[in-house]
Amino acid sequence: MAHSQAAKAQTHERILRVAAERLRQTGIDRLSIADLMKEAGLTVGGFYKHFRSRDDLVVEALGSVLGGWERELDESPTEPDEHYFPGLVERYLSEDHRDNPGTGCPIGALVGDVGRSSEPTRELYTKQIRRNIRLLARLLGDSSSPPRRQQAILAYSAMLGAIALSRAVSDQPLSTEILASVKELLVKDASRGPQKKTAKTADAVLTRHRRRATRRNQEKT
Amino acid sequence: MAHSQAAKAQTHERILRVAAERLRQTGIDRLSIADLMKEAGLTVGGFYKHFRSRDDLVVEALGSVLGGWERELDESPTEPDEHYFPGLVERYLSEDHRDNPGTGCPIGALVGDVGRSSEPTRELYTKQIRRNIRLLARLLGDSSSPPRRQQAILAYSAMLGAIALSRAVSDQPLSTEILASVKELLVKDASRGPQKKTAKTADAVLTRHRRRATRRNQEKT
DNA sequence: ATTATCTATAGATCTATAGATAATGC
DNA sequence: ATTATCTATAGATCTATAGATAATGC
Repeated sequence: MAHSQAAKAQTHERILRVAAERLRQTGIDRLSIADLMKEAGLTVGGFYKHFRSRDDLVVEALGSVLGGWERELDESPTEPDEHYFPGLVERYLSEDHRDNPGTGCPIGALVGDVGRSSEPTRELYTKQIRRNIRLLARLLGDSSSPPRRQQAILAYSAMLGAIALSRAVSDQPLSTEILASVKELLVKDASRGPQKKTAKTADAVLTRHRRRATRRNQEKT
Repeated sequence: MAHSQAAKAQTHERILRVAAERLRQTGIDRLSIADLMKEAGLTVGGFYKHFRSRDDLVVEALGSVLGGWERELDESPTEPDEHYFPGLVERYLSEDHRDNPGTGCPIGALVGDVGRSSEPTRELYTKQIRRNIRLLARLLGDSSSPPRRQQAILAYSAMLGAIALSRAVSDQPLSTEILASVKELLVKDASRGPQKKTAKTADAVLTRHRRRATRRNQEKT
């Protein structure tokens, strides 16, 4: 039964991956170690040779999934880029993202839980939230009043609130309306800068990013 | 030991009140019936003469706290009122609200949990969310493009996202910056209509509402 | 007699550990 | 010999119920 060290490392990663998905689906409190291990193809006993405690697992799993998103963001433009922003918003506030929290943004899925979590978890989230605000501020480009950073915080808050609302609401049309409204206003606002842009141009940009987002999703699967 | 029927009704209310506070503090999953009853000055056994199940309690407790907020909103202006909005936002995104989820907005505290909850709970929340969007749209007054309702959805999303972020983040300055940024942009945006308003007027409204909130809190204790 | 609450406990579930088993790796 | 995983289980905790107790209310 005992596999090699290499196999153990793979097992470790598999547990983390399953945990990260389950955490985003069920919330931090409802993850059970027996269920987790079963889904990873193992039994309870093995768990504690991989993690000192359940809390340790939660921190490590969230850290690893945040790390993945971080690496992805590092590929994003380092210069102000108004083209990137609409695609990001469109992807974030898509029905696809709403319906698949397990593979979606870990901050959107668990920001409420983290508010009641241990210090290590909150610190992980704080770091990533700060990073995301900076990224958005960078993307927002030319606006100077209101300051980019302030606008980034508003946009980020609205995105998180909208995805949470859209998941809580049991009425599909309302859920979709929430996503569409925030999407439209955020994108419009961002393109209201010095160089004016027609709705047509914005749509073209949007579509391009939609395609890009779809491609990315397909790569994942 | 058996008290009167009137006493039972009081006990019922007490259990609900404690539950509603604990739910907002700990999240839906972490409420234990033994703890709840102890805090209400009772023991576990009595619980099931008041509620058929834990789930029933959760629905009833959230329903009662949402109902309270609903009655309060019914006192709010039925006509477009730009004076009311800044006070509302200021109160919602205050450090006081951030630090006291137990007595704060049940949607802000639990919107994430509700996304993973049973249908009855989600329906309760859906009704109240719809109501709040309508209220905000009413308050936003004169803007016609973008449509008031769309703006209301953006503002509401941003408020919920900002309060959740401010509670998740372990760094005080960042937490306060998030609240202040969203507050300022939402209020500025709303007063960008025809009649311009000085900061002074907004402050006056705010103070009035703060007093009202304080009085209400004192009544509760 | 009815019933509001209490004590006690059944049964489920969850975290964590102990000891067994079987493959790795010196 | 070491160790990755398994089986089994201790101990805690949680929901829900059964039966006892003592006050209400016809």
